[in-house]
Amino acid sequence: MSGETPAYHHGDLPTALRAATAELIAERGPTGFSLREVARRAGVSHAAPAHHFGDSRGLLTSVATEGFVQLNIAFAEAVEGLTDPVERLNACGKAYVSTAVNYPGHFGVMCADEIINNDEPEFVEASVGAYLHLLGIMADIRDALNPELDIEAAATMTWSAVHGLATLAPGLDSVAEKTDTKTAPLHDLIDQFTGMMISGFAAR
Amino acid sequence: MSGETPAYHHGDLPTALRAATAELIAERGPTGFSLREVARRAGVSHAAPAHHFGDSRGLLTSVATEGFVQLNIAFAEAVEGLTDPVERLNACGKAYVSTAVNYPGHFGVMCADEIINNDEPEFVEASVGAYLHLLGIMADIRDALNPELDIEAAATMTWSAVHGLATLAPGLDSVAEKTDTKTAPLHDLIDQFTGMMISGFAAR
DNA sequence: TGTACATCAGTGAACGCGCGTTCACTGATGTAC
DNA sequence: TGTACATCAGTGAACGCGCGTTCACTGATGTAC
Repeated sequence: MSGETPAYHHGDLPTALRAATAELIAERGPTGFSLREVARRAGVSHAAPAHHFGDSRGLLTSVATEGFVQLNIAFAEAVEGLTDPVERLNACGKAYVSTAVNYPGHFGVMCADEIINNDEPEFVEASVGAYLHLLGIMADIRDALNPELDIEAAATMTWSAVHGLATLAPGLDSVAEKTDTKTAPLHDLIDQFTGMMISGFAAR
Repeated sequence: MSGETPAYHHGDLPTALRAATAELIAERGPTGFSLREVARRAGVSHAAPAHHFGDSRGLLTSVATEGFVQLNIAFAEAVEGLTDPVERLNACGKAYVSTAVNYPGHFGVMCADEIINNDEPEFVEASVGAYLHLLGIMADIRDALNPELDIEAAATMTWSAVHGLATLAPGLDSVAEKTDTKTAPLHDLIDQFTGMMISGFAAR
């Protein structure tokens, strides 16, 4: 009656496969991904994924897209109720890093252009959407603080900076050990970071 | 008499293998790497690399190490003759991005902890050396501008920011196309970037 | 409510392939005397 | 200078393996009447 015996039909296999993929990549990096291992983890025959994603690039692209969708959700939640553009930028910076930390498997694949179909419409929509969100905030900052702000440059810099932080975050402790230094909590770094970016944008 | 017929002994196979590896990874990313393809490109039997690097992780680690060595050289050249710590930080930021852009294959592997032996002594020495170089500059900046500067945090932020810029640099144009925006030249971005970081460090 | 049939989701066997690693080998180089 | 021998660098055949993809299939679900 309950879910004791596994049903022939899975229920929501696409979701399960994306989850297994993200988990696998989080563990072993993109290099460690294989379609068969993903199927194994999802408890399903290795031919099953083809029914939903075509080939392995299709599955990876779907995971990358899900990552960007998740990022957009995180952005939306982060800015909710905030009117001050500076606060909104700060909140989005944190949301970005949090998303990267919470979804390391997705994050590892979102910018891996060699292994996904980065011209697939859904992927383009989600990834461009995230960028445009940031650009919108920058435009508000320009209007509020400094009419001469180059918002594309500012967006690129902010994205890069936060992306770097998100990328290196997992390794920070290991470097700290080797050099006998202590690392500040990630949250504080982001605060300082966006603080500096913003005074930089305002100053010009 | 000249190098018409390929000699049985290569001359400097380790170097040739590292070069082939970097080229391959630059083309196809870490996912596209294979020992046999590297041997093929170096014009050598696929069993040859084992004599010099043991296994494929050994080769990749060697490439990553070479990348950090190259980075240290670039740092040293960049700061040559510069006494002002602010100028030195700026120069190193540019050197970092330049190295990433000039050695994309090396760069793609330097932080890929899952596929290299990141506790190999030579690798540790080179990578930690680069970090300590940055930390040294930060200490100078602290002494010159702001005695309360948290140099570890500052170094982490700077490294992250520049790393993000270096990582995303190749993709910037593609995003710009999709969103119909123009991108500022990379060099200008770095200038604005380090400028902001430094005023941020000085301000506190 | 019941039956027939189409559609959909997952199976498991089969394929061919490129891979990393091993191993006995051979060709070239360097060194001892 | 010449010879013997050790060492080193690269070969090519062989191995077993996990992979992605394909294909005819079967089990489950949904729908028309």
